[in-house]
Amino acid sequence: MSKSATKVLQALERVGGFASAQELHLVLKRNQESIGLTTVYRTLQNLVNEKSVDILRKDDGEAIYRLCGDSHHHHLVCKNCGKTVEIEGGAIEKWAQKSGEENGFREIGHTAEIFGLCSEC
Amino acid sequence: MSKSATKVLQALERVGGFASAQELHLVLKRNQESIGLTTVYRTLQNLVNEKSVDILRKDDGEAIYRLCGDSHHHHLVCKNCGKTVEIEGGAIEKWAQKSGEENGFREIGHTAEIFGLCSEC
DNA sequence: ATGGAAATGACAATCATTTCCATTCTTGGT
DNA sequence: ACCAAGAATGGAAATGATTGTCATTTCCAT
Repeated sequence: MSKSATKVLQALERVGGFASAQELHLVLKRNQESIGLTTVYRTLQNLVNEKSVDILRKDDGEAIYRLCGDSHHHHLVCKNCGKTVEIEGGAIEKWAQKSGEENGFREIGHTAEIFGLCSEC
Repeated sequence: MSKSATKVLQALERVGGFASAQELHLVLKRNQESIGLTTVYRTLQNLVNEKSVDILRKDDGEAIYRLCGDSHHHHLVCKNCGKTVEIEGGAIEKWAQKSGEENGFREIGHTAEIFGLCSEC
């Protein structure tokens, strides 16, 4: 499980944020790395189990992954043109952590996204 | 779109919590209601759009739905058993509004969800 | 070198969700 | 009541992500 894991982790570093299994597979292919899609899925699953990688789901249900410890940020997206701004979410982190703890939850994570119309739209 | 909507809403009331489209379809079939799976999906989409129904995702990516009160709130969901707690999000509302405005956005909305492991899991 | 366990990858299978399209209801105007 | 236009419906096929299968390859300790 070692060679593939290395490749997948490198791909995750290269993209620098969230990426789906399919995207990672493409990235690896583009970089002349020979690796099967099946192996990408299996490797990601292993990495998630050993907590080296976070998994979450897009609205359409597709799974996206990122390295644990990556700096965590959120997105501000224009509903009309798709323009995206990265936002630091200090307030949200605290809110999520606190709300979770108050209800007896552990290993608390969260997703959040802001949308609206940007100045040009 | 009205007859189907009624049936789907009744099914949602009957199950009393979260249910997937497929489960709702089964429930309706068991109760002699004639309705197609396609229509269940379409109707759920409509109900989600008009904010009568909440949608979220299980760990495996399957969509689950439930009736939603009209007050704006967020969810704290157990990754393992699906237990859900409704959370008031005062901090988040302000954060979203502020972040959007600082970047020149208008008509600002947001999504947010907290997940973790509940006390029994 | 060798045997066995773990890893790999091409391909097929699965499963929720969507798309297509033909058929059936509604509805407004006459 | 009648009829055409459009909306709603549902079954079948398509889609797309993910998982299972299984033959082959790589690793590693002996």
